[in-house]
Amino acid sequence: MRMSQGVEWALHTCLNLSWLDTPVPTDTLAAFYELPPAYLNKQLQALARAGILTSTPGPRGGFRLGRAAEAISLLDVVTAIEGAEDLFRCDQILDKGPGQHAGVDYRQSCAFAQAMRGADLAWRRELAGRSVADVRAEVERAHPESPADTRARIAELRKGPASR
Amino acid sequence: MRMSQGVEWALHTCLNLSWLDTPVPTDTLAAFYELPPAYLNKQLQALARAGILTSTPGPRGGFRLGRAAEAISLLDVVTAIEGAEDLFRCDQILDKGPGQHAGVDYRQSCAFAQAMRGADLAWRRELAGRSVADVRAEVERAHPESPADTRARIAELRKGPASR
DNA sequence: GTCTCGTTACTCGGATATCTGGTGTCCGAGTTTCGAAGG
DNA sequence: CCTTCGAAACTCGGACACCAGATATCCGAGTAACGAGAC
Repeated sequence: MRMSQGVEWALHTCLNLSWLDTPVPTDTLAAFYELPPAYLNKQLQALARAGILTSTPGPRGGFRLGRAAEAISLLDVVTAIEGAEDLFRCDQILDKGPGQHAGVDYRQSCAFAQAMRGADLAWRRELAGRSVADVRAEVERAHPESPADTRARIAELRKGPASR
Repeated sequence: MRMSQGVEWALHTCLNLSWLDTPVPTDTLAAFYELPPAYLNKQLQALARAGILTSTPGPRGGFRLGRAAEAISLLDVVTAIEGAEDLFRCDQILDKGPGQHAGVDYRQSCAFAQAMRGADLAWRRELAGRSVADVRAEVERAHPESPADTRARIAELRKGPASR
């Protein structure tokens, strides 16, 4: 049940993009963390479909943040990558058990499903309460050099790394 | 990232067993919800390894609750089936980014990992706060006939169903 | 009638196939850029 | 010098292989129950 690693890639990439103002191509973003470019591109496409990123084709194109970092919650990113389905899936096996089942939706009435849904909502509430901007603020407080370092590294990777 | 359906099977099976006092074999428990017997057995083995169930071999054997229903939380069941790993996995891709990484454990220091861990804990706290006994009480209030129905159905399935 | 013992049947438990979804890769469609040619 | 046009290079986007984990199954090890036989 572990989460796709694409979530980690997406979160850090969004943070990096929040320090930049120009579009950055997939290859550059992938080289930043030595990730497989084509697969990262797949994840970024999902973010773009969710409106978190905006993509521009052609030379000098790439991805940039689709809206302010304050308006991007961790839940938005998780949902974009993993989908909006609940963690617990209720296949309504009670249908096969004893008792009457006249059109009952056990996803709503089953006590287990309700409890699991409650835990699910608690998880989502936590994720919705933290934005990429919040995390950015924490990072900048702990490591003030991060924005400049990131911008420098991106610029270096853009024009072809000399150390290769 | 959806949860294994074995969790749903395990929860309902634990509830049913809480209404019984004698061991019930896998085949009977599987027939109750028309589940694949061998695969359900695999899940029950996991519960037994976690101490939630106790298994007794031989004739008149089977599975019974390993401890009181009040002492079995939903988190216990989920952990037994899905494992104790966090929902969010941090592969520490920051190691490949700019800056110094002298033996830093990003699972602890990365702001994203911290936030995700917080949401994870909120989820687990909710699950740990509900026991199988709590759910049993809700079910008995809404459907007082459930315990008797379950016992009757189990007894019927035990000695070979006549309706087959 | 009671005890002993062997057989039997039943149960769990782990080792073994199959299949869906996550992982990884590739090539084509579209667009911007740049430069050259013409006015 | 300015405008126009065309070719080229770059980027995203979705379609195509590959692999791990979940799903599903089977058979053997071990054990309790039961019945027959002896005392």
